[in-house]
Amino acid sequence: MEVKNKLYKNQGIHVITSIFTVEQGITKVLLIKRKNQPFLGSWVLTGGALYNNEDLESGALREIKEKTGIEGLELIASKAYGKLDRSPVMRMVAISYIALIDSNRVHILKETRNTSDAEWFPIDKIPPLGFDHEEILKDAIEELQKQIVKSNILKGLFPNGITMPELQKTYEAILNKKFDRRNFRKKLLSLNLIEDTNTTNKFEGNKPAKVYRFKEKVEDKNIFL
Amino acid sequence: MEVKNKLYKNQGIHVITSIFTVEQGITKVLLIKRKNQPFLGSWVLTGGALYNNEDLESGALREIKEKTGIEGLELIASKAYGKLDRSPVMRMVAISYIALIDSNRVHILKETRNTSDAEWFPIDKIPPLGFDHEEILKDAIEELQKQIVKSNILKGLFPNGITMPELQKTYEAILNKKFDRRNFRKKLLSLNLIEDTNTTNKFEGNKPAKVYRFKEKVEDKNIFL
DNA sequence: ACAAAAGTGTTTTCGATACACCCATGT
DNA sequence: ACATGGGTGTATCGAAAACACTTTTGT
Repeated sequence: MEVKNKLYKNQGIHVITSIFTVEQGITKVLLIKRKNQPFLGSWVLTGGALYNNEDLESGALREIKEKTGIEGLELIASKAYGKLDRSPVMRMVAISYIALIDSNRVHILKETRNTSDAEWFPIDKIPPLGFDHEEILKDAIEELQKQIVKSNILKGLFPNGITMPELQKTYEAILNKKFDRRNFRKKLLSLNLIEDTNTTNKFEGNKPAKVYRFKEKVEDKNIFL
Repeated sequence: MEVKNKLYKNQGIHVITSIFTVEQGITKVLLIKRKNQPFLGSWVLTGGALYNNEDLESGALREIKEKTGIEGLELIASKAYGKLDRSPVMRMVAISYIALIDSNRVHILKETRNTSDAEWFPIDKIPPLGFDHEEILKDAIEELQKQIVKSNILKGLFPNGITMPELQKTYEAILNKKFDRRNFRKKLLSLNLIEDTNTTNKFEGNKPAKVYRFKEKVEDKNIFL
């Protein structure tokens, strides 16, 4: 079935992912540099146009793989963006996702068919971004802060387990806030996001720390009233 | 600029709104009956295809006006839906919204160019819906339950103010839960969603009730840690 | 034995819950 | 005066916040 009505013609969908990492207490996001018009030479979030033969998440994952080399991310839905002028090429509506990964465990492609560079930027030192990606990233950071206290999204950062002190540093980096060690432990265990693995991990010349891991499935409890 | 690549061709965007009301303690959603293919004769949520000359919310509002006659709703974004087969006509991605209105204050068009009926259905007595609207409605109900405790979304239901007892009935209907009168008042005042108007309202032969109103702007506080 | 970092328990405080009485109105 | 429904205050409980000492390891 062909659509002739001009009112509907030439619409498209962007699938855009804000890929975050945390390195030494700094929250960073992966940006790529565009090699083509529009916004040639601009930094942007990872993403692109959805194909007709893939659903939203598949499209987002394909774009991530094509433009950064990263595979197998778990995505969390964020928002939709539909301003008329958000793309100068044609009418594009964007669907935004967020993801987390340990930057040390992946090799990022510096150049691809459509990108000329890729780099992790601290979220308080973001360069000007193309399209409406600054707005999308701002919302994504807020969503990330909400998600880490109610989902296992951080699992992507710590596939091999995590100790409480490391976990606390990560939360402090993302929420930009300091916590009491003892209360943090109690709170996090009460959230039911992690479980004990009965193993320990030793760093330097210190007491070994218990290793926890994020659960595969987390039920989201309704807090109110 | 014309897009020739088949991978992107003939995509479109649905903007779909779950319009809720609460009548005598029953939460209801407005459904319309389709007059055209596909899903001719099926009940569906209010919505349709986005035009190229309107942004997402404008499109959702236009569809609402065209198919129900309702104007001036305030929309809250919900989710995006992108399964490949969600529309049998062409590749459509849906953006979903929720809204609330007092069903007694609007006249619903029973028939329009594209609809042959319109009716308020209690949310526990929903007929089979066309497209993927059952899934969208299910998510919308969950989103509604989250929103009424953190936004002024209920303002749409009570443009002229609201008393505590009425408000409590409304919350009980939407959350499907009973509350203690005194605690409910305290809790709701602590949420900072409503403010006193220093007027009272009398119903039948009873003590007049204070009238509150929903604030225009509500700041969303980050609960955690 | 000492330094460095991890683990644990108790007290205090504040918000949530449970609960009972008084007040304003119309008949 | 009474019936109906609305308004308010207090005691109790549980979760969150504040806070200090002990344990393990390497040197």
